[in-house]
Amino acid sequence: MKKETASKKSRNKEQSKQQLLDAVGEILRTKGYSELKVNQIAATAGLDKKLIYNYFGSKDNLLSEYIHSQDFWSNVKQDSVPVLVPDSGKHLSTAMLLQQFDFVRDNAELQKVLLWRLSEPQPFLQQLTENQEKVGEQLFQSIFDPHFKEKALDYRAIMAILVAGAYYLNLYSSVNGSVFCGIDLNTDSGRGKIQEAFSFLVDKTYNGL
Amino acid sequence: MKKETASKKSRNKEQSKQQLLDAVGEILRTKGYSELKVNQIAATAGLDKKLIYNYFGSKDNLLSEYIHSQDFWSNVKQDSVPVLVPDSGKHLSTAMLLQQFDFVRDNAELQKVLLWRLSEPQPFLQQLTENQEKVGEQLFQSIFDPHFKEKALDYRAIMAILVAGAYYLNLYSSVNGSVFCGIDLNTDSGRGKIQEAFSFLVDKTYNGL
DNA sequence: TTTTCCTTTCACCATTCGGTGATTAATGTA
DNA sequence: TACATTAATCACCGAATGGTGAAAGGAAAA
Repeated sequence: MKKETASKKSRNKEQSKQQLLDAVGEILRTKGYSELKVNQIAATAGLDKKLIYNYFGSKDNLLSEYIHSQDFWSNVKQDSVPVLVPDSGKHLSTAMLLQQFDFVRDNAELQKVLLWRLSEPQPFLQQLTENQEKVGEQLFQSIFDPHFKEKALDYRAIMAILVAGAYYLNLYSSVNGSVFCGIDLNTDSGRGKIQEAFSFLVDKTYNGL
Repeated sequence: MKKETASKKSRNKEQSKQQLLDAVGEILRTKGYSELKVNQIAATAGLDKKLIYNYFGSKDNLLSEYIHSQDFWSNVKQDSVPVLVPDSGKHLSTAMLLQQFDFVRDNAELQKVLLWRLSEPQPFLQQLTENQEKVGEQLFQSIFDPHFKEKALDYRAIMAILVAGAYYLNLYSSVNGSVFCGIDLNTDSGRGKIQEAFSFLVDKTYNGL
């Protein structure tokens, strides 16, 4: 009974900070940003709320630190930098859209962050947005802009619509009745139709733009 | 001083009910659904919050009654029932998308409702959704399904993406930094590019599906 | 053992939340 | 004028909100 059973009282500042950060993630994932309240966070972490102020200064600082500690668009960055892009990015565009479409569906936390970002203009969320834009800008400039040349902006506009559509459909289907334009987004066949539509639209864009 | 200066104490049940309903609309429009609190509503209406319970029974009933009193998709219903559709709805599809795109931008209240619908599964919002689906279903069955035949579901999937994209882009630009995929959604040229993209995608859909 | 330092907890604050019983006050009627 | 009806207000409740000062408690150094 000396140093084991450390689960009772840890008395470890760094660990407690991490517990608070983890609590933010858990609440965000399971309840959404509106439930990110000091009492809730402290209770979820199993610690006193005073520690939030001791270690982070304020609730906002804690939330900010949490957001910065996460990498929400990891799926885009990783395998989206193929050295060779033989078809000028057509296959890559489709793959990225479809991957994003499924990634958002499977990532409850990302869904809540997307919703949060639409709901209140938090400064640290804006930073997140700017970061995402920066990653995207790199992709456009290195791969797509060179191919579409003077039509580069038109391609960007199309991708904006498609990405936005992928986001919205996932947010919609996880709260509402899941049927949108007569397509049931919670069934495999429904999502399959959406995926085919993405493929079709990218295909026509590369052919006709 | 008999019946004039009725602004002080109206003592009119129906008028007070309407004031409370109007207050819901004003708060929703200016602050969003998260600020729809009993005290706020009563203060905005200039009345006592007890009246909410006297006249509507509960806050939820008041909100429900307000939602049902509004016609959020009036723009879709009205001029979207042309008796003759010469080009099988191609022009109509584009026009509806572009009109919806601008309508959402100019309608702060609709934006807040869309956001609300993505945020919490309120029963009266679900009814709203079902109603919207019903209106859309009519359009699809009477105009688009007959033209696309066995490809009807594919057309629906495409329209789902495009409508969802229009929604999301507007929600995004009214809170965030307004730049999405490098397109500034708060400038005329940026929105113009998006509109061209909608036109292009519908065009290619009618040609290639 | 005693002292010191630091993590953690407890008790408390003012404010706001949704909700209600009792009361006031204005109106029409007898 | 007196009364009954009812619209509207007031005062209050328990719970939850964000936030803080003081004290407790454990560990390691003195």
